[in-house]
Amino acid sequence: MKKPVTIYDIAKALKLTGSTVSRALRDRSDVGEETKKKVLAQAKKMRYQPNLVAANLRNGKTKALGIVVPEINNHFFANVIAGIEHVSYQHGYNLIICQTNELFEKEVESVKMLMNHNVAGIIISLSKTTLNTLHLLEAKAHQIRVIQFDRTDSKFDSLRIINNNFESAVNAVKHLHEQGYQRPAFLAGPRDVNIFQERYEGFRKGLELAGLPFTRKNVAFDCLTKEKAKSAMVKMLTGPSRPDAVLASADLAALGALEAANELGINVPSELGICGFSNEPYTELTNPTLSTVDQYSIEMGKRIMEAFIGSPGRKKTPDPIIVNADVVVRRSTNRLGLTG
Amino acid sequence: MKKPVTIYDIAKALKLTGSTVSRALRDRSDVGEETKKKVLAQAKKMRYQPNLVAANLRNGKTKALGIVVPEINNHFFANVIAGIEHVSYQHGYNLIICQTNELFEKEVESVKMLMNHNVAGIIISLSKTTLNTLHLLEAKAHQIRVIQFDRTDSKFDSLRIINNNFESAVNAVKHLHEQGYQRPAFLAGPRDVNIFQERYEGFRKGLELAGLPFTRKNVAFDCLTKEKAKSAMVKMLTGPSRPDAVLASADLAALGALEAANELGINVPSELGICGFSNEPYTELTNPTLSTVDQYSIEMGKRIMEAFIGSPGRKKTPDPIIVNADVVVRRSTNRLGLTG
DNA sequence: GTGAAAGCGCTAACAG
DNA sequence: CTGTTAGCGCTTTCAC
Repeated sequence: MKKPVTIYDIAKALKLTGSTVSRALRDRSDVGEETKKKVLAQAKKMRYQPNLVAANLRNGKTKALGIVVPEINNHFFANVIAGIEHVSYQHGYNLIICQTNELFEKEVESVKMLMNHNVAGIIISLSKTTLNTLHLLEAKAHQIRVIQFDRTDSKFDSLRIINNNFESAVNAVKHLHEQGYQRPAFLAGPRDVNIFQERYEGFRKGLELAGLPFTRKNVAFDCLTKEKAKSAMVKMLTGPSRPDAVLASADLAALGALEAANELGINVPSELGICGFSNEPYTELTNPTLSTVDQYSIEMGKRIMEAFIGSPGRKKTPDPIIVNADVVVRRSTNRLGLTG
Repeated sequence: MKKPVTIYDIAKALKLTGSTVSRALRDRSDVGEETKKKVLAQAKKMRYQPNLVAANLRNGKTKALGIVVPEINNHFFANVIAGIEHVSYQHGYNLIICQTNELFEKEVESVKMLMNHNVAGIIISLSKTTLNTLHLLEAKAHQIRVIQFDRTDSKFDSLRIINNNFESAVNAVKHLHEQGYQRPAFLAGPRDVNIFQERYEGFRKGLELAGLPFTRKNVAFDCLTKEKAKSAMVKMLTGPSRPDAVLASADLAALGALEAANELGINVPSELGICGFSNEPYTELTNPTLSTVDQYSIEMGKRIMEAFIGSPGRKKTPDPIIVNADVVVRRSTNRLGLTG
């Protein structure tokens, strides 16, 4: 093994000194144009590769970002990470990625590990079992910037990037109304989970704004699986106050609704409009294709990085950055036959 | 900002020296039990966090692994990464993740960057546009171990972990045969892509082993989208040598086949068995659910790490490690009503 | 514009 | 068992 060439090897070859080479390589102004050129040429010739670890130690900071998510192999998180990567790459940041598997303990350890690596920042979506944010506090004490996204804790002072679940549910109802649906039902999630509560409230607000009636019977809670959604829909569709549309809090539930309609011979979208939530890949594959609320996960990743890059010296808690989720109109709600 | 505590701070507090503290913290045998205890206690008290960057510089190696994949947000790769993470975490390795977006240039840059970070190893799945493996060669010259998976180049000498596409296609046909299907069709991928060619050959071998006839008309090439698959299947199903089953080279194609059957009023699985490839999430969501070949992507990730951990001093090119893909039997081929 | 020297925090000889 | 010393490769004063 030929051991790696350092700036001193370059210096020696050019009868210069390490500092000059270092300066030249980083294109600092206080170094001669001639020298600069020579150094660059020599570096290339010797196939010099900078030792980032050494530079990092010296600088006390790395050009690395830690990412902590519950699951790497989750459609939403994977997309966010891809979005982050897209921007971070352009700025020369590397990503060190950790998954917590929803375990608080692992989350704490991951954050600690990232601190020990002197990452420049930690981008985190809290795990379900997270009890407190002391680990984030400690990271901050070590001058590591923290950014929360999606599953955030507003009590911890940091940049936050989130979807507007409430607003997008409102918009989804608006969309249904525009398509002429008059009695939307709602397939809700568990009441004690933030985002699902917000979607539910958005649904009700949407009805209110559209001047549509709210029917308690046409709301099913804790209804996020295909099976639960299907049976809930069958009940509603054969009940006294039959809905002509449904907004589901998750795409899986929308799929259940679609199956219910198929089983009952109810035409989608003419007799029943169906709108899901999340824009899972399979929503494009159903027949008819499912309208759904897209969370712009890749976009969210990009926004996270932009916020990171653009906020080195902020002072006070900013408002959370909202990434607008919005309805992707596909056939399952496109009763008027619009394109788009 | 209180600046981070170092081993010297601990040493000073205990009237010891840095080296002793260093040894104690790493639980080396050549240090007094008493001292060890005191050091640990003091470290905890002072909330000491090791500076991994410094350790890494000193050791010339980091406890980090580079992962390079075409797309992070791809079901298969995300799963492999999750599998890798599962094992690597237990061994104290961090993952630095890069995505190439199928660009050779970015792949090269990513590998270079990982080298500059002194990663212990690089785990890579080649991008479609990769022209050569000089970048991997260079990494190896720098004593960085390289492991290829999925999309590998056998001409580059390294550990390789791959699925057995041929074998699993053989098995899929065997499964169809066991379910009593007699004339399986095949929805193939592009002929010039390795894995699809292997699946095709596996299909033919499977027919041969089962003593089933091969019908040229019942093979459609370059047929990986839902639409292409659908129309190809319609043609076959209304043609002279109507198949009673189909093996698709991708789940999307299987989905197209399912739609074709639905449209023609052909019952699945009794009149037509359908088996896909990849076990995409949506294959569990169709009606009937789709049998498919699972690539055990998470398992593959784990195997990759195990191979990495277990092969520090290997000498010669090993055979590629095969991760057995296998049929997940769901309703679309379960004609005999077996459970499982 | 360039060089000399110090040091980031840690670990590995080598002594004792 | 513990201390001394040196150095990983780079960057940053501070001189000249």
